[in-house]
Amino acid sequence: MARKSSIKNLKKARKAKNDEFYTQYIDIQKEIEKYLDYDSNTFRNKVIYCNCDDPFESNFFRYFVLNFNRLGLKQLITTSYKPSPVANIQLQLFGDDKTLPKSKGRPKVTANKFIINEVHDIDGDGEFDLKDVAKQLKANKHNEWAPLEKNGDFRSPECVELLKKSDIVITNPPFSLFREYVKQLFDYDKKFLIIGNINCLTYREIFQKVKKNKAWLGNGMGRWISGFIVPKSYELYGSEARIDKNGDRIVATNNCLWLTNLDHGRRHQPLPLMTMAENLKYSKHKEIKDKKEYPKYDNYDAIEVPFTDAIPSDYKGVMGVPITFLDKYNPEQFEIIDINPHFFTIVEKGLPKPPQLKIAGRNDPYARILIKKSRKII
DNA sequence: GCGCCAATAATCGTGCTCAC
DNA sequence: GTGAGCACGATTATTGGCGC
Repeated sequence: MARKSSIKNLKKARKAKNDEFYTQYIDIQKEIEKYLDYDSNTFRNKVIYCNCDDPFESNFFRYFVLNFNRLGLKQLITTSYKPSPVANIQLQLFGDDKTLPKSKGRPKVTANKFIINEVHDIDGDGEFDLKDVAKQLKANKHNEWAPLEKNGDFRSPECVELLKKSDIVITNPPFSLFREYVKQLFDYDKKFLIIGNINCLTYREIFQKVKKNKAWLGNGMGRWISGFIVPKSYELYGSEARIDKNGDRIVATNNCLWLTNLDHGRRHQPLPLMTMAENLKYSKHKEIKDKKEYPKYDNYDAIEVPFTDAIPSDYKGVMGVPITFLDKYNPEQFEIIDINPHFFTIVEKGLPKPPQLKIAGRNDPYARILIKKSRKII
């Protein structure tokens, strides 16, 4: 079904390049806890780097500093990016940015870095909170709060130096620079847990990493991520934008995912499926139920499966499935062959260009992941 | 000038639950 | 039985840029 307003919003988004979406604390907490459930030492003795997170505003900083001891972190590094809306979202505990003396070639406003080595209750109120962090930072005891030379761009030499020192990068990067951002993570061989748009799976570079099992989806996708806090300047439109009880402006995008190379339990769980005969008889999707067979592509030896839960468990050939299948992908259960090259072409050395999939004489308009059952029996 | 590639930070359709 | 509300899951299709 076409959406009449979609192109208008698409053009608007393309022009605006709104990268200032702030992740909610609850969504970070939910995701991190899943890795701890799988392996409680996932973050122990690790240097976590949040390199797209203004410490004044970021819930990533807030989460990791408040859980520093429980997770057993070795160090937490956070760098901000300037210019950005200073402290207009949530945290104003630390005062203003620290700045460097004016000099030729130096930006008017520089970004800041926070390096946390130790956190504990220093004000004696019986609990550890951000007030303790603020006091420790201001006193420069054990921790460091300093201005950066430049604007804090993740590609800048000083941020790259911090990246080299880190073990795991965890953040919500700017979507408009997503591919460049992921490339940097692989260039420096870093573990990561980042938020991306579902469509990033169709980007050539990202899909290749997923196909080669060098990156995969985290625990939550779509509505698992409950929404992002947006600046006051962001126009709230659409049915899933709201102002919450704290006055924060929330946009529930429902099109985001966690992309990671940290292992977690969910990706080892097999997707429960019915056989082809059972699907044709009992599927909840009318496109499948009571049909004689699954449609086949005109120009590719594979069947079209428009819903992940309608993947037949007993079909041994290639199947074209929605990209959201990757949220349920278990590499022991299925093998990724390729992707329908509607948006781009993936051509590995020595391999022919895959065809644009056609059904009943028409191009399949949707991106499809081509998969087949793994040879491994699970 | 033509054709192909890549970008796009929600919305829509469906089905379930629950109140009446 | 019915309709409202909600949860869940799949994915619009035009346009700018670039190569030829």
